[in-house]
Amino acid sequence: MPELPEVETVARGLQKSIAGRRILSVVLGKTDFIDDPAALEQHLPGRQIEAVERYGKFMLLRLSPAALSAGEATNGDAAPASLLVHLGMTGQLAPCAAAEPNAKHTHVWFRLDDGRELRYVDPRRFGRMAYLTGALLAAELTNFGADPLQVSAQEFAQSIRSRSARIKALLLDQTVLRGVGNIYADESLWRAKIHPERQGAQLTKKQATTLRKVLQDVLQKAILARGSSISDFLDAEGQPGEYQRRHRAYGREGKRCFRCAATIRRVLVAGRSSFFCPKCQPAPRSPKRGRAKQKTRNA
DNA sequence: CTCGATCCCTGGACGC
DNA sequence: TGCGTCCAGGGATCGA
Repeated sequence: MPELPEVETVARGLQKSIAGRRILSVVLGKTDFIDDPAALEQHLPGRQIEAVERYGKFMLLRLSPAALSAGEATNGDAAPASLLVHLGMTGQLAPCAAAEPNAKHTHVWFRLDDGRELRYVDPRRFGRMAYLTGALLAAELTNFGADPLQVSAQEFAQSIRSRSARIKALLLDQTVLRGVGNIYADESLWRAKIHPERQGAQLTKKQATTLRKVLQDVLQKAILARGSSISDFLDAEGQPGEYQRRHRAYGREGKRCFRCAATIRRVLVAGRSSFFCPKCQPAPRSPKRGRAKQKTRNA
């Protein structure tokens, strides 16, 4: 499940392996995750991939301007353009030799000028792909919050402590911060000892400071480990990440907390599984909709 | 503003 | 072995 560290890993890998290559042609399979499939076929051939960048959980393949033949009317191809790619849950984007057999669920083939193919594989097709220029591209990228690795302490605290939504929902909200997903939200909340259902406005300044710090630390360490591979994440070299070995909360329901040995629990917050330690991360006094259900648990 | 519900989609885990 | 069921979840959208 690609979140910021996984997307950063893929983007860095692609920057190394395909930046500077020219796209010769595009072959499409299933296209229901592509904004305008015909636009890819029309505008990508002949374009050079100048750079691969990450924006939140998106990747931007920056494209060279299209060459205009003499007397040809400009149709927008001369404007700065990018291929926007979101990997969704199961997307993979990686170059390979053209002779390589196709993996199942390969939906897009970009033939490159060095004989390789950049292929997009996505079993569940929760990803997204779009060719965007100028104003449309800019419009797509507004409404996102700050990058969690860049956000200042003041901006982070302000955007969290001004909100009544639960902190887990806020961390997942891409208009608050761009790039955090379920894994790194839970991991950072565990490290900051903050319950996922605590309201943003209930966080003290110190807690906000701590949360930003551990979030950045977790993300940076995860990038160094080339991301987390839970089920199927592979980077641009087809290699899994290693950070799942360092998870302390995510996916650990029923196991012991690494800090206090209490049993890690799971609740749904904002429709997502949220793993936390009930002892290290004390529940808020009056969770938004949580009755203090004192269920007697059979030990 | 914030929430839950619903949908998209397939593979994998699990129970019988 | 095979089948049915449930679950995973990022994001869009709708209604409350």
